[in-house]
Amino acid sequence: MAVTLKDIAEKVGVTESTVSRVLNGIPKASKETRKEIFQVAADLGYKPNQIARSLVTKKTHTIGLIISDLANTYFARVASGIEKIASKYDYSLIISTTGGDEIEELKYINLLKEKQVDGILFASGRMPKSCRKLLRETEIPTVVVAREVEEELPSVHIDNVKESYRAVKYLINNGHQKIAMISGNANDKESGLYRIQGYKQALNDNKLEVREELIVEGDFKLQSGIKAMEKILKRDSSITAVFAASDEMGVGAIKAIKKAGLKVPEDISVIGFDNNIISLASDPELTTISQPEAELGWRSMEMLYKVINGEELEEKKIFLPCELKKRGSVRKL
Amino acid sequence: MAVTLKDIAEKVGVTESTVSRVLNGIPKASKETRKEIFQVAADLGYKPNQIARSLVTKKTHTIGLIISDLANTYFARVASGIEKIASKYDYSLIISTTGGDEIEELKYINLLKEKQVDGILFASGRMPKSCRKLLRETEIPTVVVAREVEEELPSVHIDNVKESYRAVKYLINNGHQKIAMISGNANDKESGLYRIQGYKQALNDNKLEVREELIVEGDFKLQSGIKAMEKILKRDSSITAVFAASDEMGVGAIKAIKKAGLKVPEDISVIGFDNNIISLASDPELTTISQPEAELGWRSMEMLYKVINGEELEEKKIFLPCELKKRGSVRKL
DNA sequence: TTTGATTAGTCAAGCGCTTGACCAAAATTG
DNA sequence: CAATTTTGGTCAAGCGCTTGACTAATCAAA
Repeated sequence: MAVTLKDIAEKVGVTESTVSRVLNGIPKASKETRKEIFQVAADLGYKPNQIARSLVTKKTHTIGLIISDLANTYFARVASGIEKIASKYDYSLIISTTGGDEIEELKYINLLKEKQVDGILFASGRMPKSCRKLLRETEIPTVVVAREVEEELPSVHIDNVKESYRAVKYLINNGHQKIAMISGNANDKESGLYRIQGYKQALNDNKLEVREELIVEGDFKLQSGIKAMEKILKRDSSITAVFAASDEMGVGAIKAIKKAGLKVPEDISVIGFDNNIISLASDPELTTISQPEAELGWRSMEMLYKVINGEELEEKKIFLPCELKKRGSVRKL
Repeated sequence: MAVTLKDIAEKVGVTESTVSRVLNGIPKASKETRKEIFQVAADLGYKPNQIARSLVTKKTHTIGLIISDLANTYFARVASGIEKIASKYDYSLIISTTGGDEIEELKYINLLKEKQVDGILFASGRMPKSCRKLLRETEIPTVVVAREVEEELPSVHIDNVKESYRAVKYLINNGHQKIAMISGNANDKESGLYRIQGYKQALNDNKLEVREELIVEGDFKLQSGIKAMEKILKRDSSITAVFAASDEMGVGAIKAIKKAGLKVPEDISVIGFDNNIISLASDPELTTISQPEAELGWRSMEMLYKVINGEELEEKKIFLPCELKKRGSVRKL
C-alpha cells in the first residue's frame, strides 16, 4: 500500500492536517515538527496522491491537447512546443488525436471534462459549431491553435492568406507570370482555402490572370504533389512557376517536373509551404514559407496559462509571422 | 457548479448509490427508475467526475508516456501508434518529454506516480539504473519501447544489430567491398552502438576489413551526414558504398557526394535507416531499412494493457522485423 | 401457507487530501 | 500584570464517487 498523510501523521504524532500544511509549506508548525515531518516523509518515500488532492482543490494541473495527428510533423512540432511550456508551468499534457473528425473531437472534449482538466488546447479540425457549443458549456478555458475561429475564443495562428500571398509575390517579383498552384482541400479553411485565396489575391493585385485550371488540388502529401504537377504540366507546360501549399507537395512537384525532363529551377520554379525537413532533402532544396510551429505551440500554452489564472490577455488573437526561406528552387526570370 | 450524482439522486428521489449503480449498468433498479435516472442525467448534462471515481477505484484509466522528443518524427510516430491503441482501450495518454535526460526521466516517473497512472510506457533514453530502480519501487506496470533492457521489464523493439547487418549485407551482395559508415553516437546503445556492431559483423562475416577511420560519427541529423560524408571522402575516395545509421544522415551523404562531383548511385551507393519520409524526397530516393514505428507503439501499448490487467505475456521481449526498402540509391557493381 | 430466493432499493463508510474554525499555551505589549 | 497577539497545533467536514452490508417487499416454488 502506498504511504499516505495518515502514515506520516501517526509516526510523527500529529494530525494529518498538520502534516498536510507542513508539506505544503504553510508555516503552522514548530521548526522541530517540521523537520521531523519532512524526515519521516522522505524516509517513507511519501508521494502525495494528486488525485485526492485534485478532488478537493478542483485543480488537476493537467491540460488536454486535442490534436489532429501526432504522426504529422507539423502537429508533432506544435505539440512539442506546447509540451515544453506546459512542463515549465508544471502542467501535464493529456494528448488526444482526432484525425480531424468531429465525432472524435466531441468525444474528447467530454472526456477531458470528465478528467477535470484545467484547460484545453484545441489544434484539430475546423472547429465545428458542435465543438464550440460543447466547449462553451463545459466552461473549460480553451485556446485554439493554428486555427482561426469566429468566436471569442482566444487563438494563436498564422495568417495563411498573407503568407501565401507573400510566397506568390516572391515568385512574381522574380519575374514569373504564369504561376500554377497545387492546393490542399478547400474544405480545410486554413491551409486549404486561405492559401488559395492568398494565391489568387497576389495574382489579382499584380494584374495576372487567375486560371482555375491551373489550381490543382492535392492532399498535402508527396504523392499527391506528383500527381498534381503532372496534371498541371499536361494542362499548360508553359508555366514558369508553381506554388505548393505544402512542402511535401512541393517536393512532389519537383520530382514530377524532373521526371518530365524539365529542370528546377531552370525551367520551372517551385515554392512550398511549411519548411518541413523534407524541403532540405530535395534537390534542389525547396524555397518555402517557414511556419513557426514550436512557437505556435508555446505561445498557445502561455496564453492558456494566463486564461486559467484569470489574467487579462493583451490580444485575444495572435498572428505569428512566417519567414521566407530562399533556397534553390526558384530562379529569377 | 457541475452536476453531481447527488443532484440526480435528489431529483429522482433515490439515493446516490442507486444512481451510481444504474449509471454503471449494475442491474439493481426497476425499469422505471432506471429510465428516469438516465433521463434526468441526460437532462442535467451529467458528466461523471473521473477524479472522484479514481480516488475510490484506484484506477485512472490513464497511462503515462515518457518519451525523448515529440518533434522527432521517429518518436512522434511511435507516440501516434501508442495513442491509437490507448484510445481503443479507453486509456488517456499523458505525454512527458525528457530529451533523454536522466533527471527529467526520474522527475516524470515520480510525477506519473503521483498522478496515479495505471501504467507507464518508457520510450526515452538509455534507461539508467536510477530509473529502473525507481520504476520498481513505484510498482507501476511498465513496458519499455524501442529500447532493450537487461531487466525483467517487458519491452518491444527492433534488433538493431541484425537490421544493420541486413543493410550492409545488401550492399555486399551488390558487390560492394569498400563500405564506409556514418554512425550515431555509440553512447546511444540501440541506434548508435548496435548499428555499428551490425556493420562490423557483416563485414567480418564476409571477410572484409573493418577500417575504423571509415566509421564517422554523426548525430542522426542531416547536416551531420553531410559533414561526415565529406570526411569519409577525404579519407578514402575509393569507397563504393556507405551505410548511414539514419535517413537524415543518408540524405546528407547523398548531398555531399553530389557536391563532390560524384554521382549516386553510379559512383557511390548509399543506404539509410528509418524509412523517414525524407528518404522519398531525396534524389535519388534513398534505399533504407524501414522501421515499424507505429507498430512499435501499438504493440507496446497492447502489451502494457495485458500487464495492467494481470494477463500473462507470451513473450516478454518482442522484436519487430524491419523491411528493406529498395530504391534508387544503391547500384549493383 | 410457509420457505427461500429475488428484486429494488437504503445506509454508511471510506478513498487521501485540504481547509475553515476553533483552542490552549506562550510570547508580546502598554 | 492584565490584555492582546502569535504560535502551534486539533477537529471535523467535505470533495464526488463506489461498494459491501443490510432490509423490506415481491414472487416463485414446495
